[in-house]
Amino acid sequence: MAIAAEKLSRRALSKERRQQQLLDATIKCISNKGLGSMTLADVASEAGLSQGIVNLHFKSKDNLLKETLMYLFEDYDNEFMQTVAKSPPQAAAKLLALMEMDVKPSVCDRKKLAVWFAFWGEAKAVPTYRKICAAYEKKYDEIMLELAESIISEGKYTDVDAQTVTDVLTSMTDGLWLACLIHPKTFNRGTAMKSIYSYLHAVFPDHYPKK
Amino acid sequence: MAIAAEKLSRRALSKERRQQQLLDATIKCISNKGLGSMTLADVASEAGLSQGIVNLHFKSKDNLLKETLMYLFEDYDNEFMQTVAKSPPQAAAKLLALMEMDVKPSVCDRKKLAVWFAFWGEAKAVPTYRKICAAYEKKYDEIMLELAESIISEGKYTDVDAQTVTDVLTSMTDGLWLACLIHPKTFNRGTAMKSIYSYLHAVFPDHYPKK
DNA sequence: AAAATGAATGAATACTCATTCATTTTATGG
DNA sequence: CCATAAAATGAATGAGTATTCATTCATTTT
Repeated sequence: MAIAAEKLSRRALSKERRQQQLLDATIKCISNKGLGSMTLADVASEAGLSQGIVNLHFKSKDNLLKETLMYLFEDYDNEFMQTVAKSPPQAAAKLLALMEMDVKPSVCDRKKLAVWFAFWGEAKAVPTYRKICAAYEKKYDEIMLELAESIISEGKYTDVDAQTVTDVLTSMTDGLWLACLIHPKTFNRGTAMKSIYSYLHAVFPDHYPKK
Repeated sequence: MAIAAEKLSRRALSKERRQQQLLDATIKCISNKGLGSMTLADVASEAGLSQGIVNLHFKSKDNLLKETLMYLFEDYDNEFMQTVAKSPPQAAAKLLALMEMDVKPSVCDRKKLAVWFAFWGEAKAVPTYRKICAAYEKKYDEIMLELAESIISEGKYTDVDAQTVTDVLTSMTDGLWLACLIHPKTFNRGTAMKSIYSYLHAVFPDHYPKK
């Protein structure tokens, strides 16, 4: 029984690795050629494997794409939850840490951003993508909302609405990512973070002092 | 629709009108099916015309897409320049008018947004798209920057940087458009405008009073 | 009204690409 | 070592699609 279980898990692991390799290849291909003109042959060749390999592991191209989106979200989710867990306990520090995470190289990376935007570009036409996005983003919204509420009650900020702050920060992140994607020459992490901080300072001056 | 009325006879439309009709059909098709799975047959059928019509007028699919992006920009450019021209002369009023323009239904419209994002999603892989975007956006950035500088010098706002304000506003707009596209159920124009205004109020309190 | 024009058609063509599957290779347990 | 199954291959298939072009025909010109 113990042997049988190990056998099964060893097989599953290798299978999992191969699938991960194919997902990474897919990300690279979408980034290089665009979601529209990426082919399964491209992915196979990027992974150094044969024609039929993608269908073998993912059944269909549609499914591969769905899995790729979920893979991206799992990656982002890890970053997000790690950041929440490992940052200092004060709400203001946690919120700032999350914003810093959004512009750090491993997250704000043109290769990945190209894929995010490729999916967002299809989202209106493909409800599956929209649903996956909605599920994850709801979670992040709730966490940020709680942090904003804590800061507001700690600082006795009147006339600041937690949901508005959350909306602004989320929008800014998405917008800065677009700038990174479209204007790589002029985009700059420092400037981006400066923009975000300028907002935090403007709404929560006691928690985010002038630097 | 005016076009439908004119379409009764075979050659009733001028070349320009016909091309415009095809561009509108393209926007509708991208919005419905996504850039990836939209076909020239879809466009022709959406326009109520025959197979070969798109190649006749636009030579190739690639060229049709490029022209579609430029058509979208021309449309946005008109809105933008009209807004600048017709709003009250004070910089603060003009900047607010531009922000209001970005969330108004004819601009912040899911059908059009789906197409914008579809192109942005391909932008890393298609330099042509990136160049078209960069050219127009530089212009808008310059105009907004000037407005922000005027407000800063009028209001003697120290420690506010005009470029940062411009970056924040641009990012917020893009991010709110994404929210409109992905979360149509929860997106709300009033809330979006509230987010934008909350930032303006925070950085330029004398020009944008608490409402 | 005859001739010329050029927009529009739609069938034919050429090509791309996802998917399938018979075959080969690799790994594992007995 | 062998037997077996899983994994991977890559040639073949066929559905789908951009593009071409000979032809039609409404409109304009002569």
